[in-house]
Amino acid sequence: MKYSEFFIPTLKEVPSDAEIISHKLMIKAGMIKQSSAGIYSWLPLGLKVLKNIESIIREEQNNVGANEMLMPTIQSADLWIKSGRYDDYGKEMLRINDRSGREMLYGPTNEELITDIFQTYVTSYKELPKNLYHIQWKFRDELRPRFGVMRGREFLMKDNYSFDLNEDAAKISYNKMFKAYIKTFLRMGLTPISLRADTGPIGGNLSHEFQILANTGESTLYYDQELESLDPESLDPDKLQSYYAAVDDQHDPKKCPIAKEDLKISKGIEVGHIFYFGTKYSEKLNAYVQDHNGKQVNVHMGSYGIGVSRLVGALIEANHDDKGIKWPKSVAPFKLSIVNLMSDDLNCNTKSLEYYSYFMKENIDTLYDDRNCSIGKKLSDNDLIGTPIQIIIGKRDLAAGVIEIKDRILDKTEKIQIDDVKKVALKKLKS
RNA sequence: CGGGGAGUAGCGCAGCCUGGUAGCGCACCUGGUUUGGGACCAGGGGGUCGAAGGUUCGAAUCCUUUCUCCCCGACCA
Repeated sequence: MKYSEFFIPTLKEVPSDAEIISHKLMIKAGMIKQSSAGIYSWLPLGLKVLKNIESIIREEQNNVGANEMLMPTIQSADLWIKSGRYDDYGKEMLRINDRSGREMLYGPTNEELITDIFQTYVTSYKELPKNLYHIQWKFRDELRPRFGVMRGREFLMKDNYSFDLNEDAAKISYNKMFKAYIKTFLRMGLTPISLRADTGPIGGNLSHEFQILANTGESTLYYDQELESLDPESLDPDKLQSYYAAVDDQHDPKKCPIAKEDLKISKGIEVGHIFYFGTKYSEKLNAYVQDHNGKQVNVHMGSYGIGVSRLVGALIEANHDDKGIKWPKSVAPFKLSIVNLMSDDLNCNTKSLEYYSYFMKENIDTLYDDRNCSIGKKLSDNDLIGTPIQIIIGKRDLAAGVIEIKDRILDKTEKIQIDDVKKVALKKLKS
């Protein structure tokens, strides 16, 4: 993509609305525009990141046999009345009447709908286990939306629902998902910490929340330091779940089972939550199958959420400096910037275009900064929008036979002999 | 929902106390000069001051009502 053809309205000054760093940077980098409290438009650059995050999540979900589908944002109140949640959900649920006065709602979650879909089609234990998910916008009319997309009223969420014959089978499904979650966050360059979460009144139920480490996070985490260096190839959910990890109000230094030197304290942001809740919804919404003996049994369900739009903010909280965003390569909107410092110089143009077409052919999502503006603006814009690898082409360097390559994440630049530029850049991009 | 704060040009702000018909920086447009870290000079365009009502000869400014947004708290992906 040529910068001159792309819509990235970067700002020098940020609207006074924004308070936390990720929100400021998202506005500054032209990723989002607020529409009303807790509701945002996603501009092209922001959308690219959102899509990159989505596709990592999608790949890891599909890898463990989850089925992607898409349910509507607007739901009829009927199923919610059946499940009893139409009253329970309170003011957080956005209620709407259609033209004939029927009660509708903008879905805050999808247990009711999915259970209804399941019970329509599945009648035998032979079809289990099943795991269905979708990535869809939700709406929760929060008491107080804040922190930009980290706590919006409208937000994009990946939610799955697992269906199993009994509790043991459901726990296998649960652990599969657990593992997929850890892998997903690791691929985004994040450090996930899983914590056993409170599940409320129904005993025997299981729930974990997933936080990622970020200095500016909302919660304070106490955890075994081994959780910081997980090997995705040898992930064992049971072992992982046995490590110590707690948020500050659950952490009691006297009862902490691990040695002080192994205990780490850090700030975290919650980006995912998984639950096993047994037959809670399958009973109310008549989701049952026939077992081996021909007996009707309610299916055991779990639900699994990842805050996709929240992750965009969380990733920035975890990866930035005073110049802007430092995207991990896996989610970066552009992997490579070619910064042409002198857009009316023939040599600079020729070289820039050569690299641009080369890296596009190599399937590298490349931003070619061909704008006719000052050097300072180009360099600072590319730093702000956080392209991890930048090739900086200037008249002076070209005359000296070199080109500069910047690693935005390490914040290091080096001068490379012109003949080596493609090779070096490719190597950095793949590392 | 309780407590605090803010709405004046696209963005950041001043003006309000003490009423006299709106200003600065950035951005934008034109011309020129520049070019290795958000350029410089000259010229220029853009605002019914969140909305409604009231007081007054006259309201951004005073009074009333209302809407919106932000921050702190309780709740959450």
